Amino acid sequence: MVNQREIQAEITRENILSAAAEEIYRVGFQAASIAEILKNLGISKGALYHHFPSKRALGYAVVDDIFYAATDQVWESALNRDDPILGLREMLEEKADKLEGRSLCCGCPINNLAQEMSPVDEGFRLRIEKVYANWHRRVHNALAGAQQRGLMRDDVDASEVTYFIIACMQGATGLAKNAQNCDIFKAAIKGLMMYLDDLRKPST
Amino acid sequence: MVNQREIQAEITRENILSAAAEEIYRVGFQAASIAEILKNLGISKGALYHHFPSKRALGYAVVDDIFYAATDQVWESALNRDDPILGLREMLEEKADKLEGRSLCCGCPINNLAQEMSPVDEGFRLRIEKVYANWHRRVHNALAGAQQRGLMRDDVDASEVTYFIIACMQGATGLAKNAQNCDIFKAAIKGLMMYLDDLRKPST
DNA sequence: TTGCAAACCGACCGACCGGTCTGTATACTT
DNA sequence: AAGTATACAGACCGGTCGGTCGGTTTGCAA
Repeated sequence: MVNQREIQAEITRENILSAAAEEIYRVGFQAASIAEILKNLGISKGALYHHFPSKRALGYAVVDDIFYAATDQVWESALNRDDPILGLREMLEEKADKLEGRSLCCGCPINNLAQEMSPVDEGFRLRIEKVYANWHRRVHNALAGAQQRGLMRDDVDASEVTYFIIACMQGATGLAKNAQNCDIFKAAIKGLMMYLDDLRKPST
Repeated sequence: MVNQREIQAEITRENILSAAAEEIYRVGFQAASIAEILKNLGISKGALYHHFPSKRALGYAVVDDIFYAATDQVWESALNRDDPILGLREMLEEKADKLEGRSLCCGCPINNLAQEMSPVDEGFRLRIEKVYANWHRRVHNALAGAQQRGLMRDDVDASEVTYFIIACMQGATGLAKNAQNCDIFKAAIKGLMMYLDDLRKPST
């Protein structure tokens, strides 16, 4: 990464990755067309296969380099609050308002890929599992911290609560995506809100 | 449906439908191969295209005739109880125990198809929406009945609760599918159990 | 300045895709 | 018994797929 040439090559690689991520997000991995990606980028097939040995390897790199990083940031600000439960609540409300266009009708990239590829390709499954593990770890840490600080009931398992929250989010996003109607998301998420409120009250 | 020939034709049609449903469940619609379906059935391409004008029409028929009917029955016994909330609880526990093999690693057929096809093909989306609408209607009716009978808090909207329950189920199934670990399902579903219990207590 | 390898181009490949079409066997009508 | 339409068989079609490979450009080291 010192030469002008290596820098340009890296830019090309990143362009391919983001174009591939886009295409995979739109139509899924199996239906994603190499030719379509190349057409959108205006580069040749040789360029792509210079950077990636196969379509599968490209897909793996998209998960590792794009999707992992993307999901790594979304919840950051919500969880870094003094009260992470309140942070989650506000994030959900904001998300419900902003759910439109692509994020509404295409849903969550990592969920899409998980549903499509995890039964079919172990490599994908393991990489997606890493993304989920990281996601779970972040939320779990925040909730465990909240428990320690007395902001959350301690008669519940923070790890299980985390799985539950993630599942609700994914499920609600999926329902709204199919209905192409963000009101469905709002309706489903109200239950999660109620649950979160219930987590706040001490169990005494 | 009176002739021997028409009866045989109907059998063939149903065989094609179930084989197609199987293949679609395994790898998704777009990746489902007509040739693979034919190979599994041991029939010719002419037979398939005699009964269905196109792959897409076959997919539509699978949703209408197979998936709709399948989801139509699963929740039936749980909701027909005197106390549907209790019925849901027990169904969830049973489901958590029986989640293995195909239903674990392939998840929910209708959710898979929804995530894959609803952004890509409006015909699929509308048909899947019908399945969800039917599902929602059944649960909603049961919960509204429970509210009338005083078995459930009436300060919550039964329709929204229904969306929430469905979303949780789908999300938990999806998480477990990716992890190929039914413990994840159990962990996530505990939150839903707690929520259901919370629905039982009157809000006074 | 020259040699060279990295970066990229694009024609080409075989495999497989969904779909068509002609042929045929036969249950049913008349 | 003859005729016919239905149900199915399977060779074949154009197109697209992921992937390959020889050729060309070009930044850079020697």
